[in-house]
Amino acid sequence: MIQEALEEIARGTAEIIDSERIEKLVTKYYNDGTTYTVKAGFDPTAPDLHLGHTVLLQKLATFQKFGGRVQFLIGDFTAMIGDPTGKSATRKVLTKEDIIKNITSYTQQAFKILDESKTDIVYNNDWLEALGSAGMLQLASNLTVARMLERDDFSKRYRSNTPIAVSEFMYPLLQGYDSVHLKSDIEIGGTDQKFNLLMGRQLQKAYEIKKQQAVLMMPILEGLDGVQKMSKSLGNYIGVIDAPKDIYGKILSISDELMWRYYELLSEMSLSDITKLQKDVSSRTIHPKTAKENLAFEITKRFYNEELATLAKEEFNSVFKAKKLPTEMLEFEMSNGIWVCQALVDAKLESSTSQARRDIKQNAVSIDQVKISDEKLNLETGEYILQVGKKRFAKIKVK
RNA sequence: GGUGAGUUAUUCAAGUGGUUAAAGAGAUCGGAUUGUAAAUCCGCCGGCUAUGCCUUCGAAGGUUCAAAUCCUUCACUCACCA
Repeated sequence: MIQEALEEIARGTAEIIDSERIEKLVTKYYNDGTTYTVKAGFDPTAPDLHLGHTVLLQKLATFQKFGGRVQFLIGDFTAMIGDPTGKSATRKVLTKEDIIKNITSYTQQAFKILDESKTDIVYNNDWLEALGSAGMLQLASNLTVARMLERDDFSKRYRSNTPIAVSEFMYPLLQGYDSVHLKSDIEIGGTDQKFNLLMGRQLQKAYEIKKQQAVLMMPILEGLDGVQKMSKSLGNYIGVIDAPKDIYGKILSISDELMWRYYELLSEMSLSDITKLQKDVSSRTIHPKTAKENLAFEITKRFYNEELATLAKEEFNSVFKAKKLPTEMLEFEMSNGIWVCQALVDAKLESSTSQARRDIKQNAVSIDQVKISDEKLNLETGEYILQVGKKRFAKIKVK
């Protein structure tokens, strides 16, 4: 039983520091029901969760199954300072209202995965503000500049002559101090957080709170391109609140190689079943596409339900396999005699009329599923289905 | 504070007075092929009812028939010195 729990906990992790401690905590829970705390920090600047975040959330949920109490830490203090990495000085510092709004939407999404009753939401502003300048300086004395420059992304940026703001040096310290204040037993984060996570251990020791958190790191989930990490700004993400058909479709569009990665990090299928599936695919017993469809279905189902996932699957097959029209698309009204290119822009299918012209030339635009070639076409009264490429559709009514 | 180098389109990066909307590469997008996969090949890749016109090369001025390219000021970045 305990063994099983530990295996589940270790699944998919990139690195665990002090796994003996995790073992002890879990064992204690099974022996006398004592719970322990698992901390994870979240930045309130990005209210849209994507699958990259869920890797972490799923791991937290696993801990919750085995006696962990999650400290869902909102980094509102650091958010209010503003991100020093952004070169644009104009970057908006978040107001209290913004943060509250973001958090509400954030937690709503997070509780699709986490058990709300075993989660404590905490805000680091509560104790970091009280720390004051003196406390801050004392904190800063725990670390040398040389040590700080050891951090991978700092040294990389330093070498490549990218600016590093001094305040950025404070981030790991503040994050570490959070662990001191919360007396966390375990902290989890992405591998890119290693330095910060270890800082928590170091500071807990320095502040003598009589425990040192175990650290569990999850790999960074690659985005749809399979190379860079999943992030909103790179546009290679699958959002938790994406429509079912988008989640389904986006997963099917990943490469086969990446599919296994997603299976490992996102699926709830047991590791041995995944290995078996992998074998079946390579021996051609199972078509890779089937494997991918199952994954897409499972994940869509997790964020919605079986019914909607089934619909998404059917929709996908009808649109892309049978080349039928999607059941739902945005509708727009236009006035009589509108120029096609303008109509495409107004229907948000194209960014500019120039782009629309180019796409028409490239044979990418269809009206009612018939490719058009005349870029000067004007539309008479009636209803049309405009399509650009394979994925973009809109219905327009010309009056 | 001093000295030097730099800031080009979505990103990296050429271009040092005129055939420059600006080489090359990547990303995105589209076409072919497929399993809407990957790989590959090809095209497009500032805007405008458009064989032309307009706006872009950190910002603002200036020199010139002509400026991304020269000059001045400002902003930002980096390096070395202090």
